[in-house]
Amino acid sequence: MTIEAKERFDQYLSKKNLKKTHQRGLIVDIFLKSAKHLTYEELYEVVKAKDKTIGLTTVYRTLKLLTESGIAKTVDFGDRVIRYENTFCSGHHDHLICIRCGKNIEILDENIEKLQREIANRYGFTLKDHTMSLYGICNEC
Amino acid sequence: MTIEAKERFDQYLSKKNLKKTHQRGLIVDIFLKSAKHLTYEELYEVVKAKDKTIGLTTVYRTLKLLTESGIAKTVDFGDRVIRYENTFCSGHHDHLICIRCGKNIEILDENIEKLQREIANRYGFTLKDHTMSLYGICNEC
DNA sequence: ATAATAAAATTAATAATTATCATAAAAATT
DNA sequence: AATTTTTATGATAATTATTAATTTTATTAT
Ligand SMILES: [Mn+2]
Ligand SMILES: [Mn+2]
Ligand SMILES: [Zn+2]
Ligand SMILES: [Zn+2]
Repeated sequence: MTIEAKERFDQYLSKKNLKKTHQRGLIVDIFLKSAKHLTYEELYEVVKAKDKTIGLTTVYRTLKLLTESGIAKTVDFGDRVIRYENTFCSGHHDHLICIRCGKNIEILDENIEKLQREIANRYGFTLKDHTMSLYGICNEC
Repeated sequence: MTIEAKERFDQYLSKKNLKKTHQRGLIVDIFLKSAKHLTYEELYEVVKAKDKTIGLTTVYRTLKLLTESGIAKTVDFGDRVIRYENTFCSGHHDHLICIRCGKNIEILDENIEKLQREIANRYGFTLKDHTMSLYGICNEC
């Protein structure tokens, strides 16, 4: 899965005539190995720890490439912080977030997914994408 | 409805020992009269047109008060732009957005709302809030 | 190996928001 | 009504996150 993602990235680079560099390789490897829902800052910290000569701009640029190539997807859990998630770990899903401890559960309900398409159709829309975040308090809090 | 909101704002001010000022009154009035899903910038433009001596900081501060008092609610339609909507115009709802023309329809489906609560419960969560945005292409586009 | 091309790092620029502070206005007190 | 106290305001400065510009360096093709 990580290998698949890496291949996809390499293919994207060649398709766009972009070069394969040490920096890009390192950043992608770290991203694919990391926890889900990573912020730019979290990623940059790890990258710097591995190679402190890498500039912050390169991390921004590579994160953009990851998003363009479909390997990463941005999510926002209502706190205005952009997080990046690896789309190769799991397919489409929504999120259930604890507003006390920040616990984050990935959910997927086919009934809801179907209803969403139905509602869109009812208004003459062709549904392309959606986001849904449920905020609550978990049983440990 | 606008009057009700204005009262709520005044009550909030007294409860918090905040003063009733010309600027706050003007900004709230304009906000309550405006279109839904207003950005800070759009609001500031209108405010400046009415009274060009009002500083940008005051608009930011008042928008914060509106949010704290529950009269305004921030929404993000996936473009990282913060918009403020008047909660007194309508109750809870979700959004259906055209990614071509930006058309925005407010939707509410009791079946989905029920399923959301059920899913949360299944994971031991007490649901407090949620956001759902459907992105698609409208029939005019 | 050389040349051509693109990427990197560094630095500067930009934009959005928030902090500081001196002045002004509102509310409370006399 | 004048005075005092409290809080708000507007101007400016500071901060933060992100992007742009530029010079140097690395990668790829010849
Ligand atoms: Mn996720
Ligand atoms: Mn709305
Ligand atoms: Zn929790
Ligand atoms: Zn449209």
